Amino acid sequence: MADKKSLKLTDSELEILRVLWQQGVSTVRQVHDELAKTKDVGYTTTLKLMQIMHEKGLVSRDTSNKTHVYRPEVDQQQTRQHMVNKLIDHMFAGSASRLVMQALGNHPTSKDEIDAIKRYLDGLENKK
Amino acid sequence: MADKKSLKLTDSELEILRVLWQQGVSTVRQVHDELAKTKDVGYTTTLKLMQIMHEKGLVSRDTSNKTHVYRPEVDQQQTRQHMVNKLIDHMFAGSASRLVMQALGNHPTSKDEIDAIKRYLDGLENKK
DNA sequence: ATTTGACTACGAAATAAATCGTATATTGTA
DNA sequence: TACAATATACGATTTATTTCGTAGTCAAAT
Repeated sequence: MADKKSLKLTDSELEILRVLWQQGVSTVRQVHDELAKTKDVGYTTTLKLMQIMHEKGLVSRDTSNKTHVYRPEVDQQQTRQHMVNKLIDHMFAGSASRLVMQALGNHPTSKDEIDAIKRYLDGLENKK
Repeated sequence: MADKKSLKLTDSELEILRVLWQQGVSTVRQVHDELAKTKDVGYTTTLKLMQIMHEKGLVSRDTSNKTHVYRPEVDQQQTRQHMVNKLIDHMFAGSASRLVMQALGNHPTSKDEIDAIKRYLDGLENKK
């Protein structure tokens, strides 16, 4: 895995990574078509961003064919953890449980989801 | 409460708001001294940022004295919710419970905290 | 062989954010 | 009163990010 140094992702970079995480290895065209569904942006803009991301090492690419194929070099799971931790530290005074209550209190959550969390909590407690 | 329109806060703006939320109404000096504890930045930079935030309506100020006093005009609770929702939608496919598990999985959480969350969940379920 | 379409490279402009220097005003104090 | 300390205002620069046009390449279809 690449370094986890600063790991500062801009919004655009995150958008592109999300597509790569979801669709797996993709061409610029594939990423762009996906982004274009919800955003009005030119193809070369997406291309340029992905090239810059490549320079930064956020993605790697296979250039053996005319159409290059990009692969994310940032781990989704790690990024999730990083962002969650940042939010906890910055906005919830370091308390994970406060974040949890905030998340569940105002975000529509089904009974099934809540039950899943309970089971998860039981599992956590047993491990301790 | 002020509009919740776009509500895009930059990192610097958030930093300043956190100080204002924590310390309550403050002068530029007070905010700056707090920021300077962890960050190397000039006084006029903080001043300028707070002036810009005032233009944007993120803070209000009392200019009746030479030293102006700033008040946050963005609600902390709403900002928390906004950021949590954004994270859920962007990084956890809209599933609050996945965020919750991620948050609890890698953050040291005591048995008491876990129990508190469980009780909280019970309360939630009864309301539905 | 030419045209057409899709692709990459890349410079450069447009935006946005953060930083700071300098001018100037006000207040308290020696 | 004059000096020193502390404020605000604000232009200007720097740095980061996003956006896109244009040029040139390659491959497939006509």
